[in-house]
Amino acid sequence: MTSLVTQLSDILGQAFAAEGLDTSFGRVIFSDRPDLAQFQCNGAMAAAKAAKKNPREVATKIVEILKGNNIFSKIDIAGPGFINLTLTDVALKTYISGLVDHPRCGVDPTAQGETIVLDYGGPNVAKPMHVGHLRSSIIGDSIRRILKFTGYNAIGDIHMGDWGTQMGMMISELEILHPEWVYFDPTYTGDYPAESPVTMDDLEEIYPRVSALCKTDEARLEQSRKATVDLQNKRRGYYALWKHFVTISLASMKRNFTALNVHFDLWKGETDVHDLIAPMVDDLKSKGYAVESEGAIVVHVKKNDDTKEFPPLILYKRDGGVMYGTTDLATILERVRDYDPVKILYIVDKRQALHFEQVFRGAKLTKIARDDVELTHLGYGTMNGTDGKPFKTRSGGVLKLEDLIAMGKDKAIERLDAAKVGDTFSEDEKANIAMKVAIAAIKFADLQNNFSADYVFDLDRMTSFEGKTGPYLLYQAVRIKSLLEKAGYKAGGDILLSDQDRALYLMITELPEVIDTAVRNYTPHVVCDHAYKLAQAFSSFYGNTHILSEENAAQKQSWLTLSAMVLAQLELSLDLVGIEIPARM
RNA sequence: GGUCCCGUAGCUCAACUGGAUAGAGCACCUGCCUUCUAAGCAGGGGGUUGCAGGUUCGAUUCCUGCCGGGAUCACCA
Repeated sequence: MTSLVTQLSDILGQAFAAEGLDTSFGRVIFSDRPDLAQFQCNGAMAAAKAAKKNPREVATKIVEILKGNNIFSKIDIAGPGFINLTLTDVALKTYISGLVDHPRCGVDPTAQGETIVLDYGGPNVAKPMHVGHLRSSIIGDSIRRILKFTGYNAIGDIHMGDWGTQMGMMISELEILHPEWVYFDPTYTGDYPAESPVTMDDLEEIYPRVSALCKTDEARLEQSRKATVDLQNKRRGYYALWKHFVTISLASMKRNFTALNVHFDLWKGETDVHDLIAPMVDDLKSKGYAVESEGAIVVHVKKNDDTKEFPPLILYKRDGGVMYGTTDLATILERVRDYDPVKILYIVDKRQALHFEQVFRGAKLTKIARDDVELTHLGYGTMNGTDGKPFKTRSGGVLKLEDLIAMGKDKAIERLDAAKVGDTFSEDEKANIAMKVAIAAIKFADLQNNFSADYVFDLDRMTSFEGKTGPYLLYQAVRIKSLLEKAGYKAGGDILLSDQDRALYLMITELPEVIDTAVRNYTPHVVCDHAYKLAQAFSSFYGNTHILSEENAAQKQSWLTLSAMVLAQLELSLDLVGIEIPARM
């Protein structure tokens, strides 16, 4: 179904056209001044400027045309030329009635199955997932959900960091600690053990230690680089050891992402494109794109009109190793070849903006990606602590993701116990509710902000569960479920509009535009914002209107229908940001 | 130093891409649980949108210059 403001925009657009003005001036939006009108059109002022006319005169002419349309109960001109519109209840009711059973809450798909690849998550093999992975994962997953709902073939790819220097650090360290291991015997030709000689805990201990060491010890770093190159050349023992790293890391990642309700369609990593790199670079060399520079093989991506320094994209380092720019370029090659996407979106820390600019330029320059393939880096802000500096735990370390989730869950259980709502629930259900509350709190705290700005990560605020939080939204949704259940609600009956519920009905009609904005700008926070406003408006209505004791049966049924519609929108909106609602709480 | 981003209530953030009276939450104050879940609701105080200019009927939004903060500037990811 066509959204309400689209219908109104069409009507206004025709009125502008009748005056010889562009139909786009007819764009109608929800009113900024609900006290004056339900909708407004600001086009008369812009049209007047373009046509060098008086804005109020233009508005007057438009209004004259609109007067012939009986869906408006009130049309007037305010200020310099705002056209304020209010619908008759009959017209509003007609639209709302079509919304009641609509499976998508009135939002039609706008895409036709075009493929979009989303690159988010990016956990590293052999390193624990920490809160730094949170933003990429939940923002990326939400954008994927929104795009998919809009009709795109949205493919989420986790793009694991499984092939970089950190692998060389780990392997070389194990070789120093355990030179006798069969993995390090170059003459060994048999099979390697099926069981990993190290655990995730071992890896978690080794990485930060060696990483720090390599920063000060040039020789040790050299050793790591060497091991990295050997691994990338698939030295048998190294490769077997690396396989173990991947296996044990995957188990840990899957635990975290399942808990977070973050989904990936592809579990690929840097390794998956390794075999594409050599042929790709050879090809680029033969075409003259890739050239030798200071011992490295690079693509010069500086453009003539650049005023600033623009470093080249390095494909092969002096030591023959590849860099993440190389794998990112090869990954574009692979994605174009396998999926032919119209867009590839990268949800990665904004500090990597220059890197992506280099890679994107390289991809376009070398025709690895056609000009019409949109390559976009959706760079999110740094996660800071309440002191404004990059987030650290009280002891100065990184907070592991699973610890964060566990903290949220404990807090939620505390809350359930305090409110005594969970007393009659089974332990399983309580744990399930606590988990959903914790994830809702974590996700909503992040996703309600525009992701491009830096984000202050405040554990205390996040787990307070009061005010504008995920748990508030769950609470409102669950209250509606409970209400409908108590009422034994069954769909049907007429929609009755009244002064106490009209605003809520109007808010329900906003969803298509909300989602459209979210899709156009890749901004899940507008969906969060709408869900919150809707929940708040419902809560206000709920507080002022006692539904179950309403004696007028038709009115009661109408309010229940309204409640059901609000619930459906909350469920949809929250699903689009990856938040699940429990049956009760 | 070059380039880019940011600066909105005490704090954390919005503001439909140039619109009307800049909105929420937290914190603070006042009410509301013998009627549908108080993780709630109703109300109150709190703003020269960093500063100074400019464009415009109209600027938090666009332009210029300052001030303050951050990021980044080829062999790490």
